[in-house]
Amino acid sequence: MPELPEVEVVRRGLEDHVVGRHVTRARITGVRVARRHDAGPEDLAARLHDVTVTAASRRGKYLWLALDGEDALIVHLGMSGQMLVEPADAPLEKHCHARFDFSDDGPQLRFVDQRTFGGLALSPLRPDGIPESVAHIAPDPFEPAYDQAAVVRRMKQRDSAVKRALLDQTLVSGIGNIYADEALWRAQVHGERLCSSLTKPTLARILDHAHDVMAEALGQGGTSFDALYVNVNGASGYFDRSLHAYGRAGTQCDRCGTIMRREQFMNRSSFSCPVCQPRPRRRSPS
DNA sequence: CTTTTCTCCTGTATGC
DNA sequence: TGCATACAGGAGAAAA
Repeated sequence: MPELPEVEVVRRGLEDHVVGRHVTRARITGVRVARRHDAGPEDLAARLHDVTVTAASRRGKYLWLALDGEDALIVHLGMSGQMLVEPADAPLEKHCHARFDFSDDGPQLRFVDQRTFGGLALSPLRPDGIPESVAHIAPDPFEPAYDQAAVVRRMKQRDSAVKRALLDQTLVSGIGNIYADEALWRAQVHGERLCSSLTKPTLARILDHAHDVMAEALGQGGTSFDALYVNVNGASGYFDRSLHAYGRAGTQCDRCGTIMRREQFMNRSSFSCPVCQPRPRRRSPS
């Protein structure tokens, strides 16, 4: 499930294999892949004809290819999206929804997505280099624009659960269910604790851990549990061998040995240690 | 306005 | 064996 480190691995692959090349033809074949492109799939394909890719950029889980005009091709991988660079005669994947051909007759770029939560869209690039359709997303912890003190201040005034805040991409971007659980385990905080009940240093520590765990995952090529996530060459990451919380229900906590638990939160699974991360006391009825 | 819930999708695993 | 069900979850629309 691509979160920031996995998307960054894909961005680097695109930087190496696609930037500088000239698109001669784009085929949009999936019925849902262009649903966030307001003008529709035909318009998207037409406007991707005869353009040069000048950069591959990212904010949080959003990825985009800057084109030589004033637009960027926004790529979101959703749950299962892949950007694959492959020979044009490679067998077509079952869930391939878009294909790009280049003037150098080199390998094709393909967008493959089994669960179709991902998608492609064109959006104007703003002067600050961020596409309009990504402007509502907050900077991620690896950007110069990231202001952790400001994020801590905004979190401190929220009465919602801290895990919910970590997953809110308009507060800080790039963190998904896996790295949220890892950061909370490292910080020894239960995800249902209210932001407002935590001290600013604790909130800062959680964000520091989120940064660190994503940096470590990136160093290992990202996290993957199955064949759904691969980089542009088709290789998977290995960080899942280093997870302490996510998916660890029923196994011993790496810190204290207690059996890890799984709980439902926000209609998703959350993994934590009952001893290191005690549940908050129930909110007093008001 | 802010915050929370619902919904989109398909392959894999599990249970009867 | 076959069918039904649960599960995975990012993000935006809809609801509260």
